[in-house]
Amino acid sequence: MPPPKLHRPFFARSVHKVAPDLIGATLLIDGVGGRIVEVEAYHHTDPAAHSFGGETERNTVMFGSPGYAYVYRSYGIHWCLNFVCEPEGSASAVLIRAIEPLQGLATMRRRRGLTDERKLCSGPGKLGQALGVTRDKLNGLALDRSPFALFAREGTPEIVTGVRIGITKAAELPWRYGLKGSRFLSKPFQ
DNA sequence: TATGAGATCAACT
DNA sequence: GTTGATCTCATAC
Repeated sequence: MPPPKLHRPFFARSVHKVAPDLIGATLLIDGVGGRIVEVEAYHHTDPAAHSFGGETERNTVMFGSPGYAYVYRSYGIHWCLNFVCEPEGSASAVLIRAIEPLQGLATMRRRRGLTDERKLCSGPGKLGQALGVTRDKLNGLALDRSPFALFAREGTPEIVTGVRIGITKAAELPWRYGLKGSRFLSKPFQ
């Protein structure tokens, strides 16, 4: 029996509960993807969050309903994928940072121009490229409908936490979550 | 292994 | 005009 799909109410909880619960879940976009092994939580009271300074054109999806995709451009180059959490208007989200590639390997290798499985999706920008994430295509779309497919994890994985990566504000908050021992993380946990 | 620069753009000051 | 939830490649140790 296949694992149950994750529906939108799954995301209508605190971002700090949703983020660790996503570790081990399976994410596919148009049938391409794998197992989530690393995420980070961003809360609206958190100076590092895009929603911290209030609603803008870029972050408007974060201020909408939970269970939708928020996509932003990072450093002018990369597309990064977030899942909006908590009750509507709270403007919190989980950044998907790394997955273990499982389905659509050939597609991901072609998009990335690489064959090394460990480097296909081991970082938010890489993952975006491998899964074909763009703002035009995915920003504001529901996570329980095509082209997204999300499946609950089986069993309870061992989860490690640490400080978030690549930020300068609120850098000390331990809001990075990972699958213990995974070879597909963007960086090892201490 | 470690550090540094370049790519490239939208939000914000 | 500056900054940033990044990545890759080059050069140095």
